[in-house]
Amino acid sequence: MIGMPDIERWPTGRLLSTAARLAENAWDDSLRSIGLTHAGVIALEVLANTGPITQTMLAQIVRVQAQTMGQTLNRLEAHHHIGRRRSPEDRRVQLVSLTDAGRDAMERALKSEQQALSKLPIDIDAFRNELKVLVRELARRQGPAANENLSVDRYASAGRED
Amino acid sequence: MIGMPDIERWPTGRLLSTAARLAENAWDDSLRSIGLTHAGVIALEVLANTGPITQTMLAQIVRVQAQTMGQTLNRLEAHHHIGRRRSPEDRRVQLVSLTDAGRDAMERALKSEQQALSKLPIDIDAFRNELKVLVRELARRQGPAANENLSVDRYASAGRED
DNA sequence: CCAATATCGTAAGTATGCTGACTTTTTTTG
DNA sequence: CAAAAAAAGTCAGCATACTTACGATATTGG
Repeated sequence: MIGMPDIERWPTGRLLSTAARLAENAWDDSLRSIGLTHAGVIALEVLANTGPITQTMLAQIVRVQAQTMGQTLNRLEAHHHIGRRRSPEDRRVQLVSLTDAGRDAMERALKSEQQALSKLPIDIDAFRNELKVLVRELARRQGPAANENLSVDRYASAGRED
Repeated sequence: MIGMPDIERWPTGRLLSTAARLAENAWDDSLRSIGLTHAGVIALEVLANTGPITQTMLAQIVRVQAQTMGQTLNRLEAHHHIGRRRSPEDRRVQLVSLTDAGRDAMERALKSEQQALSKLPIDIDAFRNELKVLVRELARRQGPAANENLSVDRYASAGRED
């Protein structure tokens, strides 16, 4: 019974896909006790850095389609991790904001992620660098997205009275 | 409009998830003209290396659940890229085999993947090494899977030629 | 001013993955 | 041998993501 599957010869696409899926599974396992999923954590984390923001903006920052973000937000809202309210200035818009419970859950999630990663026998910094290059390059080709730091200007000032 | 989103501070889980998703999107774009998806290519590629094999085995090798593999195979079968037949020896089993059209499509898919990857400004070998470590480690934790080379013994006798 | 146009969000349908429950068939065991 | 356990696949339901299409609400331009 030979030891290893022939991972050496896997195409790189299969390697990347499999790595991401296994990592997401492990991540979701540890998140389950907090009541979150990986998609939710990412949305909350962006929200914590931007303040209240529209769904469309949030989707562009996370680089998913607006519809996908809508579903993720539906679940986060059902768990009271976020709130939505119509903008008085533009009634097409829903401003999404983090609740206290959401901020709490997010912080626990990020903490547990770091713990999990620190146990992996890889050079995290080098690995992150390669991923960053890959994301930047692939994102560039699919058309640039919103800026995570600035894109909030237009909406964030309007509604910070919760 | 400042240049880059704050990718430096992304949690590693978000980096890996996003990289994989963007890569899969790009991959699927190039696969669309061949009539395949990334999941289909992976299944076909394994099938080409093992010869006829059961769905359960295939799922273990690819490291997805048997149900997931079943769906992928449904689509591949609908496009005549694979064939299924009941084993006469064990009627629970469906032996999955590559059709000529499937082998053809797979070869074109692998070729186009290599071309796409060669254009990326990263050190593919180093990157692959980190992914391999990650896959092996995460796979080990979730319980070892089938061996891609050997697990075929019992079923492959019908169509083995590599 | 009102009709095009653009923007924000939602809905429907599909693909990929997961879990849990089920049927059919084989194997094990009392 | 019959009952129980195990194994292979499928079905149903959910989560994440994509595409295409649509409704509601601005904005713009004739």
